[in-house]
Amino acid sequence: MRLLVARCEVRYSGRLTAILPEAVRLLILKADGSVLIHDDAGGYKPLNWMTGPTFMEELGDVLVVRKAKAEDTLEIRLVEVLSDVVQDMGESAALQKDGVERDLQELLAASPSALGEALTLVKREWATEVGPVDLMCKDDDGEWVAVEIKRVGTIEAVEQLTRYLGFIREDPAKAGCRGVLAAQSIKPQAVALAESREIRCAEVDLAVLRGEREPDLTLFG
Amino acid sequence: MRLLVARCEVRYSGRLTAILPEAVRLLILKADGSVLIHDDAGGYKPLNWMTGPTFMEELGDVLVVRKAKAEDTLEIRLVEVLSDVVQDMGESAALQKDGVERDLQELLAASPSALGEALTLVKREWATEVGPVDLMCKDDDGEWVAVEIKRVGTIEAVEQLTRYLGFIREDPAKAGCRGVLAAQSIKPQAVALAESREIRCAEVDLAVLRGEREPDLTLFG
DNA sequence: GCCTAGGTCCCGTGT
DNA sequence: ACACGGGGCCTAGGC
Repeated sequence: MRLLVARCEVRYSGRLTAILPEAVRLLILKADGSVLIHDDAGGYKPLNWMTGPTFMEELGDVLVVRKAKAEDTLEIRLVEVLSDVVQDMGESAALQKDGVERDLQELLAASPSALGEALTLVKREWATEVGPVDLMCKDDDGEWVAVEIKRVGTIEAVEQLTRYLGFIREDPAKAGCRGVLAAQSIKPQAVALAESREIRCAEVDLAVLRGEREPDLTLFG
Repeated sequence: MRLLVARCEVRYSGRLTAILPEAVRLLILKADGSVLIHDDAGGYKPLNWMTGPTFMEELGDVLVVRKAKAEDTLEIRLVEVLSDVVQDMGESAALQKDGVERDLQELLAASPSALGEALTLVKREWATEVGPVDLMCKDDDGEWVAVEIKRVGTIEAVEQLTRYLGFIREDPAKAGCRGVLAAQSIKPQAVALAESREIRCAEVDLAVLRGEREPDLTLFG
């Protein structure tokens, strides 16, 4: 990894055109070819960047970075280099995440009745014309139930499930299909919209699903 | 800006749980309190991070970073510090962009007939109760046409235009208002949903709109 | 290779 | 303060 602190001006041209006026920035040149230009403020995002793999040319005081198979170009005009160091970082190791939507979906697929009613899983990722339903289940009466799973339940999730239900119910055999929105937390506005569309909301807890904790006494809805 | 290169292990706990095993990383501590942990590969995104403002404590060899009003916590255990420098970056300047959705809207407002039918602009940003329609036009027959403009046309854009049309058509004078989705590219699922709602799709090209290139022989739909 | 959906999305804007 | 929408979104997974 090469770290440059330099007074520079940057121009990006590709999906859009952008100019970054001259100032002191941090330039990060990674082993995989990615280039990031960071400011001392502005948080998480680089001001300009190019993801690897890239081709790099040094034409005098101008660094030109190009993508392999696109017209994207990053031009860095170096006016004054304040620091320029190369660091060998050795081998790395990947980030391990837990608690994303995928984990929730796996746990609910294994025990769909955690949604607060007796359900049997029929299929995960059931395809419709407008996208896949997370879980398709059947209830005690043999009626279909479509489950949409989110980490956070928003109005948008209700809209999504509504779209799915519209297409699913076109099949006469599934005309009575119900909808359930499952999430670790559900926004009040989403609950209101779901109720108006007769979609049931179920807040689920990762620790409970894993049997690490007892379920709350009160369930949603 | 403080730049640390160090062998370290990082744990994030908050919206999810994540562990980053011990290895050499670049730590960026910005003036606004943001903390970024970057790898020598993996491109644009930091492996772990916290956006400012934050509170930071140094407990022995452990750096604990917390958000002001959330339970988010970042724990950085420093095993070996290879480099630790502070850089004064002085004043900065903002990025200037060109070619985003707003630019497309300006060009289409100037020549709405680029949408593939004879149209006359009545108003940009026509207000409805649920938000502004990008362009309100009239066609040859004097019928109203509401145009939603995106850089990329998705299902979400179709939903948005559908909401607008619902409110617009409540006015008897505009009960026959048609909808057009205009974008530089439109997703197949969005086309399917648009067709089911009798919304026309029009793919437009920035270069053509600017008169830099001839229009294609074939138009959408 | 393209396309779709998720993200600790981030980040501005408006209410 | 919180919801909404755009982003050069980025990035992983499916086909």
